[in-house]
Amino acid sequence: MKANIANKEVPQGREETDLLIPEDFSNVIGYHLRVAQEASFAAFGTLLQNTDLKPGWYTILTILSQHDGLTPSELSKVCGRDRSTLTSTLKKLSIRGLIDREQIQCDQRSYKVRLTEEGQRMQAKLRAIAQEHDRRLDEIVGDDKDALLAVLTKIIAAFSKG
Amino acid sequence: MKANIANKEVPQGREETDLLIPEDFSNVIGYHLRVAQEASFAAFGTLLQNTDLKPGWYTILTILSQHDGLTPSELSKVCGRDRSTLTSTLKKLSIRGLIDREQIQCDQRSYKVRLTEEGQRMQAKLRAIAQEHDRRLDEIVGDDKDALLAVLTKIIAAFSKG
DNA sequence: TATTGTTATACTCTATAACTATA
DNA sequence: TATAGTTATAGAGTATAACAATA
Repeated sequence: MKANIANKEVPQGREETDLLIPEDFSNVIGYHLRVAQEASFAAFGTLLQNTDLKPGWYTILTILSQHDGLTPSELSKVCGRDRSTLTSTLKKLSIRGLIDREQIQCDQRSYKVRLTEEGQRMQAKLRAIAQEHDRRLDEIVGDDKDALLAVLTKIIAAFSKG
Repeated sequence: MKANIANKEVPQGREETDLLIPEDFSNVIGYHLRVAQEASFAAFGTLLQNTDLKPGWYTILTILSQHDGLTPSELSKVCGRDRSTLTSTLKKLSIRGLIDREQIQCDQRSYKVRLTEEGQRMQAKLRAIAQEHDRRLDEIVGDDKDALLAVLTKIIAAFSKG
């Protein structure tokens, strides 16, 4: 079992096995995409092991660092997730002192979400870790990076339309 | 809500929103990888909507179609998952008549898993659907397919070693 | 009536640990 | 003791539906 200093949670991911791509999937883009993504995500989680930060926080903190004062609904749209999926994460972030919730005057139903100073520090820390991770990916991918991003963007665009 | 003829389960995935890659992630391979994979997987799930088949079954049925008589433990290694994660799926596949479990003579603890004829038919059906999906991916990716597969394979190899 | 945030609930996929039967 | 399969439990991540407050 992997140790974790900060709390009992441990990044879950693909076990390191030998295998990789069963021959029958050797030509299948979707399968490679899935396995590569899992491997990459698990590696990112490993880099976070000695922190009390969660991989899922990174997206939210980063979006907030660039779009100050979004409401939860707006944030959920940017994330591409349902509103309801953010509630518990926002609560945790608030408890950890990483975000503030500021009541909106003109609409009592909603509020603006902002990074606290601590939140900004944590975002920077996560960004540094993510950059370390992406430096590794860049190294692996090498000169093909631009081409890879272009292809992945095409895939995203094609499927997000229908 | 999406309708589903066969049962109450419905593929869950990314909602179709406008957004896609927040600018702050525009240069981040890992983020693209994740979003592209989710989009692709959700689309595959959509193709299965009118069947009673599950996306997760495809890998198992396909591996079995090429490696007849694996034990659950062997199968889990090929899948790269823990043994325990296969139990319930194998039970469902057995109930649906897609696999047989044949007792091993020399080791009473274990058994060999084999596709039934129905299982072979279903595997073929899933394969056809997967091919339809991958044809779409091929179309999107175009000439870059070989390069994409090569890069993804490099990523997988790099992270699976350590 | 419609929207916002929240809650309740559920489902997928995965993991670890403990149990059982056997080796 | 060690291993194979199973069960129990847990957690992340996501979704839908319904609710209360407000618009």
